[in-house]
Amino acid sequence: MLDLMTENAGNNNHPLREMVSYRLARLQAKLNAQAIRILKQTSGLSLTEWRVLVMLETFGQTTSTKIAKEIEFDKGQLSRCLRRLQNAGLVKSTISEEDSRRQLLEFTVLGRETFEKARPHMRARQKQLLDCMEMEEKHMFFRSLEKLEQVADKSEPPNE
Amino acid sequence: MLDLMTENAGNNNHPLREMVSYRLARLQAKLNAQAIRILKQTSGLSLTEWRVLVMLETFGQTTSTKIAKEIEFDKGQLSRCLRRLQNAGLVKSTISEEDSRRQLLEFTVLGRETFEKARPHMRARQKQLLDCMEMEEKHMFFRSLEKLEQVADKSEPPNE
DNA sequence: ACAATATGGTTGACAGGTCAACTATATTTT
DNA sequence: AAAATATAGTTGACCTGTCAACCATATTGT
Repeated sequence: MLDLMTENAGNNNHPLREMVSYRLARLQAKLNAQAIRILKQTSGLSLTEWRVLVMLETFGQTTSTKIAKEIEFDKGQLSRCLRRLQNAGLVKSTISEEDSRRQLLEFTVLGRETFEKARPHMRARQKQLLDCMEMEEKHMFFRSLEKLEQVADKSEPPNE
Repeated sequence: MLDLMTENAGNNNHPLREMVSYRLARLQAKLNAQAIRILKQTSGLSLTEWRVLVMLETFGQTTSTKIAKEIEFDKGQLSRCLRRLQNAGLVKSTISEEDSRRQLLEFTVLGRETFEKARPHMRARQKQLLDCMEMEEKHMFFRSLEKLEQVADKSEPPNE
């Protein structure tokens, strides 16, 4: 019950502990490490690659820019990631006939297989994470994330 | 109420959207960018440097290893960060008399001044973030973070 | 049709994080 | 006291994320 604030030593109640940004950073680092490990063991994919493939799975044939917008990824990073995926033979691209700047991306057979190898493990992990919370709690948690993200988006925008 | 899942376009309900890890990553990136901007404008500090100084402020004279443990920082990164802080004249270190491996760290006058320049702005930002939630909500949010962190710590530890 | 502008994507530079090897000093074991 | 082990901190390698410059193609305005 009280375990939030009752650790006695200087061990667990330093000021950063209550800072949103810091807490998120730490949690996120741990979750990432976990995901990276699972992906490595099951499919050899990196976390970025995985996320890109999830998008590919969702949208079917799509383009780099579309993905970048959707998941708010840096397009440079994405470009490199896609090249790796193509070199590994997991994704293939064909130049669009309507607009020759665009590259239409899709899974190769190998890509799909690799994706499916990782997927159940990633699902299980996701479930395990969320299972630590009640429905109600989960809902509130995501709502809080939503709110925080809005505040972050709004306040002091880079240039105006 | 329903705003979690009812966004209609393909714009806002892709599958990653519900994934804890991804959501945290994105939120965290935004919060970091915000903090980095504020620090740059007010004090020229980096986020890492800021966090180290917060620790210094909290513990008074302390050592690198203590800080590293406290905030779960990589000691290598910390070493470099401390060197930058020392080069900039914000922190000074003296070798411990009891154990000559240890370097006791503390603020210089300039360091303290720089820290105090950033502090009110960082406080204000923190307040602004938390003000988007009710007390109850805040409490639950941190509880959820706590829980998730526990799950992340426990499950599938790196080596055993 | 031509110039200006917008868009899709690539590339280079750089800060930050993570890991592992390494040096130097302390501590423990025998 | 010597050998083995642990701890404090430094350094190098590598990888990811972010930013800005850049090229090529499309689109728009005149």
